[in-house]
Amino acid sequence: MEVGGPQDALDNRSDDNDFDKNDNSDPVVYQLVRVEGDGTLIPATEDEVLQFETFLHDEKVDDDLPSIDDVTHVEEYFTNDCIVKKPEFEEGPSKLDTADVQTQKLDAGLEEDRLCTLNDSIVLPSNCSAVHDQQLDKLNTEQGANIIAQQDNASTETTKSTVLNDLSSDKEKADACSKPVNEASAGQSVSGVTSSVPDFSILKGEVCLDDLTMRELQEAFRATFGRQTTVKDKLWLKRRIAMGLINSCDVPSSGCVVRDYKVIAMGAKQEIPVVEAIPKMELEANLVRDQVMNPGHERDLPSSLSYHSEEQQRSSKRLKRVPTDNDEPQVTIFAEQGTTKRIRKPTKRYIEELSDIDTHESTGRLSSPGKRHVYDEVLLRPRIAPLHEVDSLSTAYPTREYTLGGCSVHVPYVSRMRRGRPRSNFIPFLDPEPSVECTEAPAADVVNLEKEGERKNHKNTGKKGVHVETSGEKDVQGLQDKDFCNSDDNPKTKRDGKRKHHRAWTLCEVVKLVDGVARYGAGKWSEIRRLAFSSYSYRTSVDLKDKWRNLIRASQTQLSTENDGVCPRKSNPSAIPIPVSILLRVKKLAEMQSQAGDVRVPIKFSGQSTTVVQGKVSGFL
DNA sequence: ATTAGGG
DNA sequence: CCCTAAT
Repeated sequence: MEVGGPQDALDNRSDDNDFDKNDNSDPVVYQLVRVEGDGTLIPATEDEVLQFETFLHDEKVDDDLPSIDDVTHVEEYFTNDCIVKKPEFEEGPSKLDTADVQTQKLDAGLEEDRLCTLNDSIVLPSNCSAVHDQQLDKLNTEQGANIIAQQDNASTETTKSTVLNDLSSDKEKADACSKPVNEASAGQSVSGVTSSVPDFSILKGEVCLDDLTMRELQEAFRATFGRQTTVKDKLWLKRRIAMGLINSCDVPSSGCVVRDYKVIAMGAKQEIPVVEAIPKMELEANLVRDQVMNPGHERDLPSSLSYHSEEQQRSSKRLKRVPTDNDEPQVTIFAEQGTTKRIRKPTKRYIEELSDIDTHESTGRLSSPGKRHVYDEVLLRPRIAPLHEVDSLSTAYPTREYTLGGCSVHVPYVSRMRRGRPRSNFIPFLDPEPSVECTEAPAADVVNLEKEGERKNHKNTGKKGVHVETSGEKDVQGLQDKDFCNSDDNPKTKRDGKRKHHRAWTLCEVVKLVDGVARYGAGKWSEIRRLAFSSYSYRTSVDLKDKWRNLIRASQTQLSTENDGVCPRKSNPSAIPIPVSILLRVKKLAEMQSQAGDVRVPIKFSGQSTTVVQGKVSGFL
């Protein structure tokens, strides 16, 4: 529990994941609370508690550099049996490829011993594409099938998983010894491909705070904001520091550009022409909110410090535009290169939220995005501290009082605790459909023996009675169970306001998507959908687009995060980790596409002997 | 109808 | 995923 004054509390809230840890082992049971702007205390919701716990975990991991153990559990498996192979034209190594290789070499140098020791190697698709060795591919494919089978079992039977994993690892270790060699000799002198974690941040010429120790970070924090901090979350500290620096112009104003909250050294690598203009106010708004303005205090930490905030910040951004004295963009913008993003004027919804914000402002937090739409929409506003309301049944429920247009309402916390139902099984990891289906050309009609579970709406829907518990047969059906949805199944007639049943993306789908993008280009969603997703009636072009966007984010965050052993968000167990190899492809495609601005379209990565490592840290579907 | 973006 | 603006 943390009651370190409103300031800190607010900080923590807005950035979640950063509660201070109370290392005192007092047996007393503490309750996690949040301090609102007006000083009231509000018991944490389940979500928050979870986050807190998560934080504690992360912290542990954070204290030491990733141990060998982290790498030891790496598991390799193939995914290319889901990838369509076509003898299409190959692309010579692009700039990107070269760049990657270089970085990887760099990285390889650092991790060489580790990797060697483990015989752990990854073969990047792109490198293989240079020289398409069918033999090799076939071989890999076969192995892939094998491994996948094991993988499958592994995820199915939790009990045996350990054993199975070990087996597959061992098997791989053995293979890995020879395989890489082949690849290397066959491909073009790309020997450095053995790094599992290409350091893309270096690639972009960014310098990070990553090297600093916890102590140094805290010190830097103090120097920057003029106050002590007990936060031990490196990620958080780095973010703070970086932002502080950015805001106070403590960054070499000449050679740098602020992009997406990152400080990018202009000198290096200009392969990413797209620079998002970020209203400076946003940054300021953040800081103002944090009450940590102290412009004159920054010391010069390595001016090259930078920090990736990606996602986290996105949430709080663009919410308000505070008229500041110096409103002029201090950001270098280049909208040239035709890479200009389509700008759109604020949505109605957006506007509403804006006015909404004002209402919220006093609470000090701009609504934790994503979890209270309902509340926001109605202009509800958390107000009072916790209190216990005794209902007729003399049962005490913790409630929260909201003021709704004058009337105050007590809402039981429960309403907020509804988290996604714990997935009953993880099987959907692999695509249900036979690998045959995966081969692009939809094998005739793989009868959609799928039927929508439609077992969602537990509430607010008159859908009672028909609520046959499908879980039973589900378990039995095992693999088959995952994707059922009758193609005709249009669960909701849109107008019902019903939400489309959430379908987790399967690995196979992702692969198809990536492939599709590679082939037809990002943006050709309808095409990709027609040609590659004809069998998935429920994936709309918009879905594809969204997914792609997420993949890109993942590929950016993920890969960079992976280095500093800081697990971003505790992987929610129900999420499927995306193999790094795929993320790499995504990243490449993404860069490629933004770099060559639409001019280039079809690019094919063929013959990918996608040897993948499913490390502990990877993307999520 | 599609796409791009913001939520 | 949803929603809306832009094409």
